[in-house]
Amino acid sequence: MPELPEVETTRRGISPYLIGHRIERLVVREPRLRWRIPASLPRKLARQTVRNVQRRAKYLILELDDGHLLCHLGMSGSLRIVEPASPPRKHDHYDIVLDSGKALRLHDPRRFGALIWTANPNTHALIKNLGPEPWDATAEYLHQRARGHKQSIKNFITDSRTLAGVGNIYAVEALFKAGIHPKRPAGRLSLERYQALLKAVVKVLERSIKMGGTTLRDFVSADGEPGYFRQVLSVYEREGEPCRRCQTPIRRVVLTARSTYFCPHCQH
DNA sequence: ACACTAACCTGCAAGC
DNA sequence: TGCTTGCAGGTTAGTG
Repeated sequence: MPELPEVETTRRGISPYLIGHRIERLVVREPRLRWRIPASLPRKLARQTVRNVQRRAKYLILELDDGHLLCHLGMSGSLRIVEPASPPRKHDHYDIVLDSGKALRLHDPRRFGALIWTANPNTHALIKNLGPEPWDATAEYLHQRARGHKQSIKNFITDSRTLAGVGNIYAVEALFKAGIHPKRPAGRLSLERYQALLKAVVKVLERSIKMGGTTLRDFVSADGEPGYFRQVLSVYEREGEPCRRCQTPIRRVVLTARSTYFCPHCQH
């Protein structure tokens, strides 16, 4: 599921229900996620107040009185605010029950999500090697870092060590917007083209956040609503359909086992 | 250091 | 109807 805009949409949706509220208890129904939720976690979280809810790449970071909680949604996860008494569905992994009488509930059929407590997220293995958020990156940084890299520009910008939070949909959409062929070697793009690309990445992400993210199959925000960015996708999942700019049929290729869409006329 | 792959899971749609 | 296959938003551990 979720790329940066979907995680940000979730963050904005859940924040008001969490910040300043105390965790009454953590209820774990199905501990198996990417990493098993430790049996000690409910005890750790009980009676802690959530001080802030931040996002880094695709991780939600709940700042607690003592330490931080890293929440990842994996491929199929969604976090919703529910009544704790509402009957859980299949694949509802945990509830964080709050003093307000509401609960934060993770639904994640594919179990690629994660819930991890850490004293310091900045030094945590999952966080410390992440590249800059797209808003904080510069074209000079990308251009410099790409020097000598033969890998495709698409793989380069979806590498979280290069840029945080750019997944398959938005990489492909941004490359279309910037007129760059996804297979072009990253080291063979000018600084000017990196400027256009970074601008496109930021614009695509911002526009998607405004629309509540992209719902392909099952993403919903904290209040259960889907995102509407899918309706304005330029190339993603549009193989064979006419390019919105030049009418040429959109093509699909597979790069490192990921579907990659582009317009053969508009992108070079 | 880099670049690619296989793997972790379930669900759903398409094809036979 | 039912079986099989392929594919899906992410990330990592392992290989060469």
